[in-house]
Amino acid sequence: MRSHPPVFNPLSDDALNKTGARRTETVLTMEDLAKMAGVSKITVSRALRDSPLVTVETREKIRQLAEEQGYRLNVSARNLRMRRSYSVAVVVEMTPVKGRPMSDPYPLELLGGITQELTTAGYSVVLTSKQLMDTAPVQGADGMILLGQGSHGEAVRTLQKTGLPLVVWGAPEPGSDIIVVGSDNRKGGVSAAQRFIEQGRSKLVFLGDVDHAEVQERCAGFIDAMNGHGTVHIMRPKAFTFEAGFDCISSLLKKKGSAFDGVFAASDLLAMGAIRALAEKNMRVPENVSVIGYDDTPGAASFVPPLTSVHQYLRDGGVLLARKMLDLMNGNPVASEMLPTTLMVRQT
Amino acid sequence: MRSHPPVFNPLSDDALNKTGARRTETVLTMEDLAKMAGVSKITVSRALRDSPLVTVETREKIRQLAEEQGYRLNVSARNLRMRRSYSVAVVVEMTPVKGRPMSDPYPLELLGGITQELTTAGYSVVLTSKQLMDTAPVQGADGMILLGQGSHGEAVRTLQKTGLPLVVWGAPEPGSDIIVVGSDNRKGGVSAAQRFIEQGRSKLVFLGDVDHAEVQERCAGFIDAMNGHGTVHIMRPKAFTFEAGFDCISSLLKKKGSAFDGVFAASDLLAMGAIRALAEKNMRVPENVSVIGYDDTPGAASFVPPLTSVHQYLRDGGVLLARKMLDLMNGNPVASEMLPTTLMVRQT
DNA sequence: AATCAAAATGTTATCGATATCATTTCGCGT
DNA sequence: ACGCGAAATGATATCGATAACATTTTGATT
Repeated sequence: MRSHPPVFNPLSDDALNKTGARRTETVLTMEDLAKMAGVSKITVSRALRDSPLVTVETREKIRQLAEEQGYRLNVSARNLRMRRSYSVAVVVEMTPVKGRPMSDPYPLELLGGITQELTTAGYSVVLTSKQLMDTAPVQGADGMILLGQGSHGEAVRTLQKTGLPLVVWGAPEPGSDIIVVGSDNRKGGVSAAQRFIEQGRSKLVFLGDVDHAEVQERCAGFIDAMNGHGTVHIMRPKAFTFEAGFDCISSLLKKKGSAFDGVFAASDLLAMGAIRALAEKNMRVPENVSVIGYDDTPGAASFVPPLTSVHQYLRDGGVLLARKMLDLMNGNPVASEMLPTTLMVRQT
Repeated sequence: MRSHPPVFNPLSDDALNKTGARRTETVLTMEDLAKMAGVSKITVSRALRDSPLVTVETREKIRQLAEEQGYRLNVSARNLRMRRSYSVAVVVEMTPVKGRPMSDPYPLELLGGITQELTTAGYSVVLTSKQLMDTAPVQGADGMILLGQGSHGEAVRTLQKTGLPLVVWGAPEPGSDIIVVGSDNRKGGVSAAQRFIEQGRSKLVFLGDVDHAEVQERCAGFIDAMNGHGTVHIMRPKAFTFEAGFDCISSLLKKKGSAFDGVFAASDLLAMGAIRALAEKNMRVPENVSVIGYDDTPGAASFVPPLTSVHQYLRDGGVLLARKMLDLMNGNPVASEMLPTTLMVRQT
């Protein structure tokens, strides 16, 4: 796909002005406030920015005036002067994708953390998708955050070339210099293994598509930690759904000689499907088989029986992504970072 | 909570300039392109906007030049001149809320539709939450879209006072002049009733918190359509979870003389919980009791058994929200609109 | 009271685009 | 070739804020 030449939407035209929505109410400017307060506009500017160059009294007076008058900063003017957009573009996949690697609400929680942190720091969060990245507002951003694309692949490569500060959510890639924030999937796998070891389980099944970097990590941590304590049989459903988990465990139960006493699934839905399959064969959870899920989605705790699952702190992840971005934009040194996970022990 | 006076983050200060991230590469302006092309900058401006005031050849020449040079429009400058921000703020609740009225992925799908439509129209989508609404970038938006707050309540009232174009996702309120886009919950209820009538079911249970306007509509449509064909017993769980559905139906089954042959739940999770409760009492679904859910969440189709559910076209809803917003901003007449729903008949 | 540095405030230029109005170029008929 | 209206292009002002530099005010010290 060749990149197309820049053509802007005909947002306006000096020949025939057809915009019907020009706001008629007079909008206050700093100039106006300045006249009212009997000072110059630069003093107003400084006062509203809480600059020490202005007396405390003057500052307070102008702040009050601004509030009374309902003054609102013209962000475009400031950004133009400051030569920055004070915005960060966040690339999210917002189309429902079958077999999405993580449970559905996860991007929203990340977004919540990102938005809170960036907005508080004076930046605006511009939402976009992979398909819309080459539009003007996105290209004008001061930085970019990628969610759900993985830390490699073309999307990242393309963006890296722009030279914009870039932070990615996902699993870190060994030789790469891209800043990545993610859950520590390896430790998540280890924590599941430890739980099984404590319970004396020794014939385990790992359920998940190890083609995904994050799942790969979970599996690796799990196997390493189980080493010497038991065997791990890997099953690779293509999707992350209830159905896939159900099918995998059902077929496994049909084969004779394939006894197991524990299942570690790469998503809660897989785990739920597995439990359902076990129930149909009259296997008891956790008496006969113990099951651990991943993500600790809202449904996990209220599942029957309540599902033991590896919890990720996604909102914190969002906050961390935002902090890294702020550091990058301020020229501070930044390194990739993985967040801890917690095994939420419930009844399975 | 009193509204606080406007104080802007100390983004800069003319006394001590501590920003470390000023981009050093020279950024091309229209002026630069103009010099290269041997024309004036206004011609460049017109050419890039595809104005008929410029010869087709000149337009093409400048477009190519701009592409070669990697020129990028300075959005702040344009917005300042045009006296508009060309951005729309979208208010979303991004914190996990127990008992959220709709299933989790729904805001993301809506966001996808909104983003696609607005970005294509040259607007940027600024993400925000209720708590962050009074920040500069949000207040500078040309319009606001509210998701998940309902069409009444203080949030809407506050926003309406600002005079900004406002569009809300939810259920319409009779006397209100707010533009609302939503699913036609009433018809969703009707479609569930029709299904039960076809199947000859006559003793129904409605499961859902009718305090929510949207659920109220579903229930009303359901009851009206059932009128003369059977009875409806309303149960009001406080949450929309699996657990709540499980508990409601369990307790109902314990009472004697409370036979029923159909359940219409206000969410898929409630429906799944209901099915689970029925299974525990050895009631067969759908032979003894037929169950219909709402939302048709990704998990519904892969549930065991596959869940019959009322599907909402959320992405389309997002697109529609965006279109209404564009119309409002262009001064075109706009009316509220409800989207159709479809009953996805599966095995329950 | 005079002096002078520090504090407070003001003046002017600037960011990069577009609207308005002015000017030049083009095409065509006579 | 000339003239004239239409088409194409250009010069200047402007949007609302902040930086850099200039000026005035303050107050402490002699």
